Amino acid sequence: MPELPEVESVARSLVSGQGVTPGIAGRSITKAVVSWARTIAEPSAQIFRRRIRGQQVVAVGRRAKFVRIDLSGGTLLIHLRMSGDLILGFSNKALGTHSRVRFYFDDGQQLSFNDPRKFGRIWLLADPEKLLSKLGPEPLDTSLSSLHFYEQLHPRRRQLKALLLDQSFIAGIGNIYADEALHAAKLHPLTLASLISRSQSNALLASIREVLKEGIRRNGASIDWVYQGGDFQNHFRVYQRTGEACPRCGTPVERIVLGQRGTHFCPNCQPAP
DNA sequence: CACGAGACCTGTTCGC
DNA sequence: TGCGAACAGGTCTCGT
Repeated sequence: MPELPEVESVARSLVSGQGVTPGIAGRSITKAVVSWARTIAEPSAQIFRRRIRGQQVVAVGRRAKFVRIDLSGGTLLIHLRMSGDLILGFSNKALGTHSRVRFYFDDGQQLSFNDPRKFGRIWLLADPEKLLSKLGPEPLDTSLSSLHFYEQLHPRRRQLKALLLDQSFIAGIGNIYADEALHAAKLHPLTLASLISRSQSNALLASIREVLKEGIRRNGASIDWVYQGGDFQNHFRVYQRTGEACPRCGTPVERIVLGQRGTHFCPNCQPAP
């Protein structure tokens, strides 16, 4: 389930709580249980379990598609990849059927990292910049100007969709929001970045921000059985709407494969380059 | 630098 | 009903 809006929604729910749970701000971790060792990327699962004990949650946030949990003695970075989710509850047993790592807190709450496909990863780092410094700018950060965006975009000789998915170019966009943003900006996914005009570049950045904000407002998209939080899936214009009418012009939405990812666009609104 | 393919994984849905 | 293929929100690595 995880692109920027979904990760943002999950991070917020860790602070505000889920249902009857109050959230983990200020709480201390009493224990971690690791049931799929490869989920712990760094350090080893054994050292992870030892180091995490007794640490207090100082802050919870998001950077790119990482949930960031600052602890009294280090930083947890959690990447949900394709099918990860973070669930809060009060059970002593694992929450859900695909719990890979779970944390218990001093008030009895459990935070479970559930991940059917096992692609998700968790790091416990003294310096999170080790990972985060490789990432491009946050699209919703107002200090990212349209001029700067254009200056980064223009020299690149890549297809727009591939660039939007490149986390070192711009952070947090995934397959859904890339397709939706390109449609909103009336740009074909195969267009070379170097051929984009300044006004098209401006439109692209504005569209990226629009679709991400709409996603956050709707608490993300719930596409399959994994994540049930949001309802942006009911408002897709092109993503997974192959053959259905483009909401802007009525032309059937087309699907191509680009970099092994399904790519959806309106052949009329987004003319081929 | 850019691209494509394969790996990592499990579960659901679709076509025959 | 059964069964294999296709597909799924991501990212890393390797070969060209």
